[in-house]
Amino acid sequence: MATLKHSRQREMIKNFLMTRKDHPTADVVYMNVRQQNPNISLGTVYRNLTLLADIGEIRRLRVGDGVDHFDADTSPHYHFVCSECGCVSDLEMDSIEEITEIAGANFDGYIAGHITYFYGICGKCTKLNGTEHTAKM
Amino acid sequence: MATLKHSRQREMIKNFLMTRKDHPTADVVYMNVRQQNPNISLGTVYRNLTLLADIGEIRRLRVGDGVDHFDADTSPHYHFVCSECGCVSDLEMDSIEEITEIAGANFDGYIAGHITYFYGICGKCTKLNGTEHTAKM
DNA sequence: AATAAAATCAGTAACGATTACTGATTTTTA
DNA sequence: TAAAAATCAGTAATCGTTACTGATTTTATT
Repeated sequence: MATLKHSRQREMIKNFLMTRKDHPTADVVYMNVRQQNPNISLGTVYRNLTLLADIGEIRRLRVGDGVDHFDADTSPHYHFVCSECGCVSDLEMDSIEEITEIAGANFDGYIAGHITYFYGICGKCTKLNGTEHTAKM
Repeated sequence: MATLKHSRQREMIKNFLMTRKDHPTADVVYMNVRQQNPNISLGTVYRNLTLLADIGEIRRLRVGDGVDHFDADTSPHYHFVCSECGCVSDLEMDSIEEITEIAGANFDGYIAGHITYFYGICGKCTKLNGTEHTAKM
C-alpha cells in the first residue's frame, strides 16, 4: 500500500462522519461535506470512505438496501434497519458472538465471523403508523 | 397485484433454481436457463426472480458481495459466504431466533427479525490454501 | 524557503447490476 | 375462437460505484 498522506478532504469526511449516529451513505456524506468545501468531488468521497474503511478507521455497513452506509464507530455493535423509512440505527445489546461457534459446529471450513442486522419498524414509524407492525423486508 | 398467469419462463427459472444448492445469481440463472430456451431475456429472468421472491416461492439473499443470490429453499436457515471464492452455502445449525429477543430488549420500536450470514473460508479453499485463515471480508 | 517525488484531487467517463420501457406474443377468460 | 390481460424479448435507462486523467497538494529533501 502506498504511504498515506494527509488530506483535508479525508479529514473533513472522517470528521463529518464522527458527528453522525445515523450511518449516512456516500451521497449524504457528499452533500454535507460540500457545504464546507463546495469543490469536493463525489469520487473523492467514495475513494476516501473506502480508504478509511480499509484502514479500519470507519466501518462499511451493508444492510441489504443496495446502498453502503458508513459508521465512524468501529467498536463491535449491531444495527437495526427500519423497513418503513430505511433508517439505520445502533442497537444496545449484549454480544452474540457465540453464534459464530454455533455455526461452525457442523461446518467443513473456517468461520471467521458473522454479519447480523435486525429489521422491523423504528420508534418514529411505530408512532406514526399506530399499531401496524407489517415488516416489508 | 395483477392476477398471476402461468409462464413457461417463470416455471423454467423456478425449476432450475430448485436443482441448485449454491444460491446462484440472476446472471447464472440466465446463462443456465438459456440452454433450454436460448431466446429468454435477462430482463425476464430478473423480473421473474423478483416476482417469485415477492410471492415467497424463493428467497433473495443479500450477502454483501454486491450481487443478489437466489435460493429455492425458503425454509429458515443460515448461509455462509467464503471470503476467498465468494461461494454461498447452507449452514446446518440450530435456530438462533432468540437473538431477535435480545436485540429488542432495549429498543424503542418493533423488531420483526434478523438477517445473519457467516463468513470465513470454505472447505475447498481451506484445503487449497493449507493453513491460511485470513478472512478478507 | 525552494524543489522534486508521490499522493491526492476534481471532473468525468465507464462499469456492472438491476429496472423500466416498448411493441409483439402468450395465456386465460368468456 | 376472440378479446383482455399478463408476459415476453430486446433494448434503453438508472443507480451506485469505480476507474481514469491531467492538475493540485502534501511531504521529504535540499
